[in-house]
This record gives sequence, structure tokens and C-alpha cells, in this order.
Amino acid sequence: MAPSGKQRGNSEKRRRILDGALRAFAKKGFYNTKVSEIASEAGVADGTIYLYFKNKDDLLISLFEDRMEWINDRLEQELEGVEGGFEQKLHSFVRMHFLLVLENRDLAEFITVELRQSAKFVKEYDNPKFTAYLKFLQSLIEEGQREGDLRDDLDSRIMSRAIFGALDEVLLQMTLGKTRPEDVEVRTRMLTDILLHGLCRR
Amino acid sequence: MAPSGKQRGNSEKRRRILDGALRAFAKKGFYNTKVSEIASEAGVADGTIYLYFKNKDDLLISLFEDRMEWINDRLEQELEGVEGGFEQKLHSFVRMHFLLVLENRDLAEFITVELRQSAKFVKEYDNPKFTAYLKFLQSLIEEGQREGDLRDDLDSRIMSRAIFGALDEVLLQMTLGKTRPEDVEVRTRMLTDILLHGLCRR
DNA sequence: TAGGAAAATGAACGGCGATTCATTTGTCCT
DNA sequence: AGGACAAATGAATCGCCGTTCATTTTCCTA
Repeated sequence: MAPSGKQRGNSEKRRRILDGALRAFAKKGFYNTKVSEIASEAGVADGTIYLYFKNKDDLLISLFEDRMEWINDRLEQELEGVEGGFEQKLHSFVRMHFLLVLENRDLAEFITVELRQSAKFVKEYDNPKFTAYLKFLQSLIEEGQREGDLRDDLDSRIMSRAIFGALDEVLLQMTLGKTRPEDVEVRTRMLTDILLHGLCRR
Repeated sequence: MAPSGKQRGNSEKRRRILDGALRAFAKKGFYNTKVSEIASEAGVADGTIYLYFKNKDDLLISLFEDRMEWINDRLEQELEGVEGGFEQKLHSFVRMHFLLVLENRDLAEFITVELRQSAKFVKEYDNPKFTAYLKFLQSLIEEGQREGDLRDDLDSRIMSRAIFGALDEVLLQMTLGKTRPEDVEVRTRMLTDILLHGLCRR
């Protein structure tokens, strides 16, 4: 029996399909990508996809979970070792967000463009992995508040959204234009800085 | 002859179709909306749509232009009369952005969800009306810098993106959940405040 | 090495939905 | 009134593409 869509792990072919789908979706978007294109991108037959995923929607969702999980893991792992207060941690967070996603352009296009869609139209499904991302950012903020670095009159839930939105939009711009590695550093510093200290002259 | 897609202005029916399309797209998204659904939402026959728009894509683009133009006009007009420095202006801008878009929920869903899509997949087409929106925000920032209220070590192009991203993401959250009118005021104050002064304790 | 099961294949199917267009309806002159 | 022109209609068309499944290939075990 073929493993069902929910089946975790193992299969090499499952990976190939997810990778192919990422490339295809990044290029033309979910709705403009034919299943047969994904198949050829992955180097498998059309039918094979249905051995690993229930249907095209399931493939989209699975791809999300897979990539968001990857991002979350790496983010958590990288920030583990960061010493210093909130300032330092936020800087690392922003930098990591940019670097991880830009590490491959396709992922950036996929995340920035398709996440919104799924937020709404696949809303019976929770998107727990994206929620986890936001939670992570949120607890970073709450920690900063507890330690006294941060103002505590701010709703951390809303702030985490706002920060994600800002990062995501700037990322979109970087993705569509051509970004040089040094731009990442510049933008990281700029964004961290205004998030911490605001736009006003000190 | 029927007026072509590019034809500006006049027709009552054109309006009805745009309004119907907005409602339909907000409910199910562009790709999940059938042209016949738009037609019935607008109270016209399927074929009528093709008298006013070249095809479904053209309808999407036209709807964008129409609504973004509306937002830009109202924004400009409302901010015309605002006295005071950058602080006051930014506050009004944020507040207006929220109010205008939430004024009808459908517009909010449409803008937050579909704008991204079109940013990428209809990219041969410039989306000049969205660009105008960003330019407006950008010149607000530059004015603040010239008048000395704002730090001038910040790239206004990137900042305007970041601000838009933050607003848009918070708006998305408000759209999907149920937002009470007083929430708008709270969020406006909160966002304006951290944009101006940052997250750090003063 | 045979044979049986799991995995993979890709041609064919079927439904859907954007678009068309022959026909109807409405409007405006004289 | 009537006819000419514009606008609107909506049923029928047709190409597309997600999905299926009969067949083939691969893999394992005895």
C-alpha cells in the first residue's frame, strides 16, 4: 500500500515531490501549476504523486508544514546559543528569518505569496506550524518584557504579527528584486533598530 | 460597440460587476470564484461581464486599480487637513488605513489576500496604484526627515514597505477575527507608538 | 530463480468553467 | 410605428487538467 498523505518521514520519493512542488509553485503559483508539471519537476509520473498525497490541496498543505517546521527548527536552534538581552536576540531573529528564507529563493516566493492564501482558504486547517512560528516570536517578546528590557504596555500577540508582517513584506521586496548578500545585513540592522528604538530622532 | 476593459468611468453596469466581483473574491478567492458566480452576484448575465472586461484576469486587475485608487484618494484627502508634525500625520495615516479598509470587510479580505498574488503573477503589469500608495507613505517619511523629526539614516523606501507590511498583517488578523470598533483605536495607538518610539523601555 | 506483493507508471477519462455568439431586449430617431 | 443600432442575455462549446486505474516494473523472500 502506498503511504497516505499524512504519513510522516521515510520516503525518498515524497521528498522529491515536495521539492519539485516548491520549485513549481514558486515559479507559477499554486493555481497555475499543473500536477503534471510538479511530476515532471520531481522526476516522477503523474500518478505517483497520488500515492503520497491525497490530492493537490493536500500537497500544498504538506509542503507548508514541511517547510515551516524546517524554519522553526533552525530558528530555535540558532537562537538557542545567543547570549545577551532582547536587543541581541531580536537582531538574531530578524537576521535568521532573512537568511533562512533567502537561502533559497523559491522558499521565499512560496512563503511570502502562498501563506496568505492558505491563511484564508484552507482555514478549516489550522496551519499549526505557522502558529508555532508566531508563538516563538511572541514568547521572545514576553521574555523581553519580563526581564524589563521591553515596555510592558504592548500586546505581544499583536506585536508579533506586526513584526512578522514587516519582515515578510521587506522579504517579498527582496525576493522580487535582486538582493545582494550585504543588503541582508543592512536591512537586518535597519529593521532591528527601528523596531527597538523607533523612527524618531533620539 | 461595448466599451473595452480599459474604458474608464461611465457605466453603471461596470460598477455593479466590480462590486459583485469584490464580494465574490472576498468570499472564495480569485481562483475559486466562477465567472458565473460573479455574474449572479452582480445581477447580470455571464456574457455581460465580457462586454466590460477582456477576461477574468482583466477583471481582477481592474478591481485592484479601482479600489486602490479609491483608497489613495481618500487617504490623501483625509491627511490633507492634518496639522502637526510627523507624529500626528503617521497616527492619522495608520488610523485611516485601518478605518478605510475595515469600512467594508470584503475590501479588507480582498486587499490583504489577493494583493500578494498579483504582486507576483501579474507582474508584467505594474500595479501602479499600489505603487502610488507606497510612494505616498514614503514621501510622508521623507518629509518627516526633512523637518528634522525623523532620523535620516533610514531608507524611506524600505521603511515604507515595512510599515505597510506591519499594517497589512495586523489588518489581516483583524479581518479574520471579529474586530470591534474600539480595537481599531487601540491598535492604531499601539502601532503608531512603536513605530515612533520602538519596543524598548524609554 | 521463481513468484508474489508493493510501488510506479502514464494514457485515458470526465467534469468543470471560462468564453463565445446567435438571439432577444431596449433605446432612440424620424 | 418601425427600423436601425447598441446592449444584454444565457445556453452551448471546447479545451484543460486533476484524478483514476489497468498495466508494468521493481523488490523481496524462499
